[in-house]
Amino acid sequence: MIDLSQTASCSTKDLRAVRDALEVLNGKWKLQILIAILSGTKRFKEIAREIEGISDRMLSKELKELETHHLVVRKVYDSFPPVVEYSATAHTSSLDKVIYALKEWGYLHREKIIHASDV
Amino acid sequence: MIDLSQTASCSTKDLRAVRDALEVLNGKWKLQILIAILSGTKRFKEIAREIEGISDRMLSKELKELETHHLVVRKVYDSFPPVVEYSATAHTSSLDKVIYALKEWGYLHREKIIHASDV
DNA sequence: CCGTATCCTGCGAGATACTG
DNA sequence: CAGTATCTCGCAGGATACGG
Repeated sequence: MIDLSQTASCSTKDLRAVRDALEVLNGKWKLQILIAILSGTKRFKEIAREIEGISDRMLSKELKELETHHLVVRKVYDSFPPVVEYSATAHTSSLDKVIYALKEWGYLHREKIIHASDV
Repeated sequence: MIDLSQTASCSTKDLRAVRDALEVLNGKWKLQILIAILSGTKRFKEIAREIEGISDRMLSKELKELETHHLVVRKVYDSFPPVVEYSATAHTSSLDKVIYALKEWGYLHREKIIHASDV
């Protein structure tokens, strides 16, 4: 059974919550980075390779922002060559449902587009 | 019971789906507009009033984009003063889960921040 | 009421080159 | 490997004014 309380009906306060969420997850890359990290601790280059099109500069910048929001944990191993690992937090994990929903909707949307252009 | 298949684990194809979704919902206002409309058919000014800080220019622009993606339906009543109504589509409604998840996470995040600054 | 037309600004983001 | 440093540009998005 589906929990029918899962509606999008939003009070003003709810809207604020959504706004807050969007503010933290804004931009083209943040969610993609979080998805990569949620599947396990990863190194810088591993993340970069997983996300098509992202530049080192952007990845570095976004990771830093996410870190200040406590959405990723950065761990440096003092070795040569340098090793840095990024991992998720409990707080990140709670994004599961957002990502899942977004993924499902993405597929739906894709289908819709295909049908629409299916003249 | 919760469906445990709702994990964020994403294949490359899944990542594409998320990217597609983000592309359509990008920007500061789209989701907020959709939330407003999902709660019922609304007129231009009604939406504007509900979304704090949005300008007429932005609302107009975003609504147009959403319309081309078939996420809102625009209906014009030829009267004076003019009346224009915007409503959701079935496709928009399927965003329910995304919005709900985002809302829930927004609240969680807010709490987290409050605790963090609670020195 | 329901927008459009301009003008303007900052920042998101790519390209490239370089360091420890 | 894991980044930083510049430079550059487009465009998201704000302010203001006007039109049917």
